[in-house]
Amino acid sequence: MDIFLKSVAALNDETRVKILRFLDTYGETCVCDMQSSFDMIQSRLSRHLKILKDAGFLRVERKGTWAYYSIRAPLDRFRSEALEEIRCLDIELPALNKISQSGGCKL
Amino acid sequence: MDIFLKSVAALNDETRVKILRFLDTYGETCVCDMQSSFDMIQSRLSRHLKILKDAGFLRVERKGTWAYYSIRAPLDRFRSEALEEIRCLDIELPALNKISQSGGCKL
DNA sequence: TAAATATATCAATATATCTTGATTTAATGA
DNA sequence: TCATTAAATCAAGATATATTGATATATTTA
Repeated sequence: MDIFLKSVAALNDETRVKILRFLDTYGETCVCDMQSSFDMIQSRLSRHLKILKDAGFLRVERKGTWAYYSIRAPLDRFRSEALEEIRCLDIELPALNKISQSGGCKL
Repeated sequence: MDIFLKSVAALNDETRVKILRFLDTYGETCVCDMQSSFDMIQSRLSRHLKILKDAGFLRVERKGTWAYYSIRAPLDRFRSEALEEIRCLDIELPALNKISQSGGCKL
């Protein structure tokens, strides 16, 4: 029950649904690129990423000071279905804004 | 997006998950029987039933002063998957306490 | 029509979650 | 070591959701 409710709670926020769709669309992305793509305050984004990770939707890989997030694979059945549903939603997704390339973030 | 988030929000509560499992297990049940089965205050149960109904999980049929709730059929894919997931959860479900039989509820 | 019963809704409070700005942690490079 | 940068965490206030008890609505029956 707890694991199910944790997954559901993670899905219960428009921002997090957009993050899932974003990572599903663009693949592994570092936090600072998501920050600039979504034009979102750092602490807010970090919190949502943590909730999604703790709920089993995301994985993180650290490279130096950067953190790269991506959809965890494989997802269990319910999480896969949720992601599939999110894939079909009519969402206004921001473009991927890669500021991390050549020169670093300087946020 | 709104419909998806509404479904998710409806699932995001332990009481409502139990109600779904209850109705999935016992089938169509009137409010007063759920009330006595769950030993739950009337306004609280009524509110949760409304949220589940508005989110597309339940249907109601009225017979006189009684209201009979059941799982709506057919459910769309995501809601079906959610219900399937709920079927697999280890939940302490109350027994069906049919006080509506022979004599009415007298709550 | 009036009383009784089942259910829905409202208003107030309690609880949980989200957002923001500030601080902390950790890794890199001068 | 010190300064810089990326990311995580914390604390306070704002917003949303849940619970409770009271009230309203609607149907049945006397």
